[in-house]
Amino acid sequence: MNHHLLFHSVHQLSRQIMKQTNIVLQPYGLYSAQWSVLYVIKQKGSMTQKELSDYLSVEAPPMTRTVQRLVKQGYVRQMPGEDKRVKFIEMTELAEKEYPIWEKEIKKMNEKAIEGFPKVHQHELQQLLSNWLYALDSHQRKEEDK
Amino acid sequence: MNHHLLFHSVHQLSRQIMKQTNIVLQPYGLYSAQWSVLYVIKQKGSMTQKELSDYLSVEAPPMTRTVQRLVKQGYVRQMPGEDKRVKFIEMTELAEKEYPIWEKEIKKMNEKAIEGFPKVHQHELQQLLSNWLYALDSHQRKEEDK
DNA sequence: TATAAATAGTTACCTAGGTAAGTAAAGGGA
DNA sequence: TCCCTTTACTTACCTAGGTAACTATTTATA
Repeated sequence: MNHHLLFHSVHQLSRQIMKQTNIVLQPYGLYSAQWSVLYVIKQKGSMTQKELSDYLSVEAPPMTRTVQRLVKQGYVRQMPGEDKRVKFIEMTELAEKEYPIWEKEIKKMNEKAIEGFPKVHQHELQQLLSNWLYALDSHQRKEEDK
Repeated sequence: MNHHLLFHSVHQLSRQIMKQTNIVLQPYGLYSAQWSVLYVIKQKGSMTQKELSDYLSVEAPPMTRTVQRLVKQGYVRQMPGEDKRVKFIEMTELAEKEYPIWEKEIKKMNEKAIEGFPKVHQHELQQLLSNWLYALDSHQRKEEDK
């Protein structure tokens, strides 16, 4: 098994997708990292930054940056919680209004990006990736416990 | 099909792998992007920067940076070609000597990263990723021709 | 042959994400 | 209760990779 090739394929695919996402979002002044935050809080509702970075598996510092830019653009609000350390992130009315447009564009791009790659294979791929990520995660947890 | 989840899985996997690669290379003062260049010229021999960036699907500017850092570390030389625009990148004796050590560490990490993920699935995954990348590529070529 | 177009590489500047170190609030134990 | 540890977030700085615009060659064309 050529691991280099496998890892390279994953990496390249990741970059290609992010590139396409950025192209589609550019007219709206958004970038892929911001979109991923907007997408999550749209689905899950208000969350703390910790919950967001855990959910998206991103470290705290990049999350701070992404949120701060969304705040500056008026798409998100940071609401202090009862625990004064935490900040709940919630969508503004402006973002709520624009969201359907963004979503439509992203959906269109997603379908283009996966055109010519059969649905059955998409499911297989998702399954394999999930399994690998799970194995990786378990392994890393074990390492940390040492 | 939830494309968000699929794309997110690919992206996360890519980041995890790069992270592990960087951890392993840190003692040698190398980073993943530099390793990918060293790996390629070790396999393929001397190449121009253009050939390198095409092969690794990376734009020219990041390749310039990566190569320049390798030059500064003394692992690579830029040899002018007959065509005075191009620069052939070749490994130095120092890198040639250190390479087996780096390779051993990377191999060990690769095997750890894929532990608990069966060989059969690795091959399936590689196949699916290649197919998808190919479909994506064909599609993008078509768009450019418009 | 003179000039325009294409090509290889670089520079400047942007986002994405990582670590290390710092701040402020919350919790836990002597 | 006081102090120490943990936790949420921030700041500063690093690499990775992208685009736009530039320089210097080479190639193609009028």
